[in-house]
Amino acid sequence: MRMSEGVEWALHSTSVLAMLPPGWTLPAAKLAELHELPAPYLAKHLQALARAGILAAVPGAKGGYRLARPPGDVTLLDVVTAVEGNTPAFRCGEIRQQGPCAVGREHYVNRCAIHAAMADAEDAWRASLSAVTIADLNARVVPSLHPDTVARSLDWVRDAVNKREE
Amino acid sequence: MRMSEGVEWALHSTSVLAMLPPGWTLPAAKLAELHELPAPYLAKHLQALARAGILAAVPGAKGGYRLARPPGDVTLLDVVTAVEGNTPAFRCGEIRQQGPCAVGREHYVNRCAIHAAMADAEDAWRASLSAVTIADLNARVVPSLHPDTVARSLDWVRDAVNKREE
DNA sequence: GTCCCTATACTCGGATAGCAAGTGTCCGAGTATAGGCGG
DNA sequence: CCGCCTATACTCGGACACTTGCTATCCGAGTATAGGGAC
Repeated sequence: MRMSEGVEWALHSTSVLAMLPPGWTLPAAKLAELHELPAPYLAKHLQALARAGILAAVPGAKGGYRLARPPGDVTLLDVVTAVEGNTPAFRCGEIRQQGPCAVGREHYVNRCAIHAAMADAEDAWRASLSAVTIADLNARVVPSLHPDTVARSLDWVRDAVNKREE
Repeated sequence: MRMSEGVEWALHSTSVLAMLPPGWTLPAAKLAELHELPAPYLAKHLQALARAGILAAVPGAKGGYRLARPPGDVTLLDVVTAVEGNTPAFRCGEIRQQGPCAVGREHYVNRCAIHAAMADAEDAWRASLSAVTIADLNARVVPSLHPDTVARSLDWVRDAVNKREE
């Protein structure tokens, strides 16, 4: 079971965008440069986030991406689901209905117990991710960083960002 | 994020083996036949379960697989980990240490907040799977099945199993 | 009749091809900007 | 000097190759059994 690498990129990018003041946008290329990521591939994931209504894409010159909702209204689960899709990791093939001991399909009224247990586990996983918002995340991120990183980032963003009157 | 199909097969197979009386074994080919699964591929996963100490392989004629521990001592997490490996789904690439705003590696003493949140979610997932044993599972499975399936399975197993004096 | 030996058949175990999904990349459509021109 | 128009450059969006890991399979090593022979 392996999670797409794009999830990590999407979370970091969303976290950065959440720190921008309203009206500021950051192009995908700049976001990629900030973490030394392959720009076109990151763009693909940012598009997925925009489709999910997490980011808003501002087209044209001086455009870029910005958060579409307040950081407190975006959970980690929202971001993960936007990139990975909402299909569960464990997919029940109903193999209990196959083989020499199976009976007619209409007799399997109760849900498969294995399926149920695996679904419960994934629900716990989702609940844990839903409990943390991007705002919570940033509240933890900034104090944990070295002051030099914060200062450099402020300068860098001030240069890379595209401001626009709302 | 997609879980290996072998996890489902391993869980069903382990559940079936847990119902066998002590001293009875079931060959991999028979287990595959029971659920109409590709026998060689299922065998691969059963080997993984044996390597993890969940199943015990009895070699030679009239051999087969049996549970290595009491069903109450085998959790769903044990089975999933045996098949999928213990590497976490989310792997932190520490991309925060890359890019123009990064500082020396020695300054990143706090764990990455994103990494921590994702790890917490996976811990919740593991905790949910650890809370259910194969014994619990079977206690739920049997009453949920149609009586005909139970009867057929008893007959089928009685014919397919390899008994041996302990 | 009993014990031992041998050949057999069946079991698991690891090493080997095929395929799908994720990874990485590119070029085209659309838009706000900036400059130039006319009034 | 002000407003409008046009060309530009930059942005996002979807369609196209490539690589890694899962899927599926095979054949070889090892062992308990079952039968036959000798005592």
